[in-house]
Amino acid sequence: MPATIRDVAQQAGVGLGTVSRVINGSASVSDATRQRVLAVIKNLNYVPNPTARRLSLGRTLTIGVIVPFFTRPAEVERLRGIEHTLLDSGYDLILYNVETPEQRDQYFRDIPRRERVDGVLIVSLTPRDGDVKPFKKANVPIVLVDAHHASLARLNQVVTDDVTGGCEATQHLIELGHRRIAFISDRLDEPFNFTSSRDRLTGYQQALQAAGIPFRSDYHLQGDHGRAEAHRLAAQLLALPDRPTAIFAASDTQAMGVLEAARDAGLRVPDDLSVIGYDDIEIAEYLGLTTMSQQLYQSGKRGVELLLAVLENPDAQPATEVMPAKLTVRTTTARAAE
Amino acid sequence: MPATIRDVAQQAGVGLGTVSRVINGSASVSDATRQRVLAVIKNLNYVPNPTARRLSLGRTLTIGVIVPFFTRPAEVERLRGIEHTLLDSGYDLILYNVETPEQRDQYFRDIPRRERVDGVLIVSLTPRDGDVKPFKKANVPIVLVDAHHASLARLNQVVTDDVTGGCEATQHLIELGHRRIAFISDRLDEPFNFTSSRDRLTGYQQALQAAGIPFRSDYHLQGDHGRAEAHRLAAQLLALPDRPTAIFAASDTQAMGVLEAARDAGLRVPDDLSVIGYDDIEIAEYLGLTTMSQQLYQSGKRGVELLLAVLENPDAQPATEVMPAKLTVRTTTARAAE
DNA sequence: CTGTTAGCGCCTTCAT
DNA sequence: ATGAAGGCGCTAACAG
Repeated sequence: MPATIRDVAQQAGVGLGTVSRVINGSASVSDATRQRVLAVIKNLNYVPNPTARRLSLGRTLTIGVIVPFFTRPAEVERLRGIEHTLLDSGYDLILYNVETPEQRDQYFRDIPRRERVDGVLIVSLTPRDGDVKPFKKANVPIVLVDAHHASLARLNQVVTDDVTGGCEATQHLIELGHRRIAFISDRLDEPFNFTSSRDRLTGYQQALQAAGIPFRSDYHLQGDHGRAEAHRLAAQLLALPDRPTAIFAASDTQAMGVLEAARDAGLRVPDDLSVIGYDDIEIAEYLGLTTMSQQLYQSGKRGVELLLAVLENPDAQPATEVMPAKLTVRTTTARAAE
Repeated sequence: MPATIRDVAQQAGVGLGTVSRVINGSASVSDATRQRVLAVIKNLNYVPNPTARRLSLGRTLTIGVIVPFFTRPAEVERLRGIEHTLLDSGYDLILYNVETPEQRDQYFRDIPRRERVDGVLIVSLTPRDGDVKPFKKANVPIVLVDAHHASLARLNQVVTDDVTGGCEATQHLIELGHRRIAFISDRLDEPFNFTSSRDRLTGYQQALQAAGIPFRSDYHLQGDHGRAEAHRLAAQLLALPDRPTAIFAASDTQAMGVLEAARDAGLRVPDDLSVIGYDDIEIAEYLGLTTMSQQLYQSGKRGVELLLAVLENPDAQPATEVMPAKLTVRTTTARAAE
């Protein structure tokens, strides 16, 4: 059996209140007794029981992270930022991995009423108004990472400007002389309401328009996220009579599918086809993939910092922090062939 | 404020004990009162406070996972198996990510004395005898996943037979007619005491010996884990006067570095050089990499199952479960050129 | 079958 | 400055 606060009190010849006080560095304890208590604590190898502390404090000292597909490289990197930042905060982290819309809904429904976490980080998932309310009501603060929530209920959020990012990616291709530029994305109506594909599409369209290039709907293909599906879609694009000379993929994973399709079609990249991705996941460098770098680690880190700040000071103003994306040119984009 | 068990008892006109009994499905409660209590529970949207339960039960209802570099693809996949399996077990999961030996030691030291978890899954890390003792003493069961512990303190473990795997990978190359087969691995003396590289080396040597091919120490290079380092090592091998015609990399990540080096050297894979990896991470398929498939997801799943079993029945016999590796031939290996 | 009571280990007034 | 006491919400043992 591990030592309890009572054991310490007894051995030190003080009341348990005093021990509690030295543990929490609080209030005033005479230096003499403090030393004595500290000595006994060390001697007994005493560590306060977290469960008891939590119950007494009425706080769980844990934060939850709701994240879809935590195995995807981009999410993993965000998680790493979260984990690192939380490390010496005294908070535990509990991970809620979402792989289906039902699961998301269940977490949104259950977590607030469970008294399991003091606050929640929602990653890459856009809650609807109805989702937010239970958290508000249970007084569980939320911070959004890589997601934005437009409603009245203002939320702390770390957003990435996907519109601008999509625009810059497209501009890069335009500046290289491309005019026939296609865009491959997730389904715009996928059940998770991911906004990144939509926003990047908007940026893509803005860039085209600014360059006076009309948007062609047959140049925008959507499908389930993933390499294989993107491969299929790209093959479709490349079979077009006037096939695009450049393809912008909404993620690096999908860009990989595009590269495969190009290979299948006997097209050289970047000579015959330019390809640009999005995210700058680790493998992108290996592939020499031109892409939009996101500050994934940093976004997780900032999210935690915001959440910890809210936990400290519950009625601070909600903040929205924008993480910029940066063009990283490698070897899959080049001037359009005459 | 959320409803407490007392509120339920009052509204249902019963004692606390009765409510507790229906919650835990335990003992005997008359069907009438059970229905009544259930109704009030639903009506009040009551959920038992987990912290209070934990304190009362003297169990944390959470399990910890100690894992090095949880961002590496193979570990992520193991984690996925763990997370899935734990989902409806009623246990929470808390993740301890290890990135330095000091951190590992700290976790090994602190976790047992913290009363934070009921059991621990140690992934890909081989604890020393001194590490195991504190867990034993604190009565916190351990299950090893992808690691083995040879000492007297017999542990539950899910091991992968890396010796056999390394042997089969090498045999594959030998059967393709290769004689000059090199092996690139992690440093054998890296601080985490990972055993996989060592075991795969043993398998490699066994296969060579069985085929009557002498082991050449200049054909075994070791370096930090990672693509870049493997790239460097492979370049070194390929610069040898009698360069190998096949390279076995101790992981897919490292195999990627080998592929890069081959490209740099103007060698075609598999015509001029065969390459085989290990793990079968997701990207391997994309690369067409021949590799040894590990049942990563499954290993995590089995680990959790073992741990839950121990938690149920603390004095069950420790079990060792072996996960086989399977050769997956793709397009980076071929018959040795004449 | 069910109400009551005594903890689980800690924090926090409230006196002193 | 410090000891004593009450309470956090729940479970389990004990009477009925």
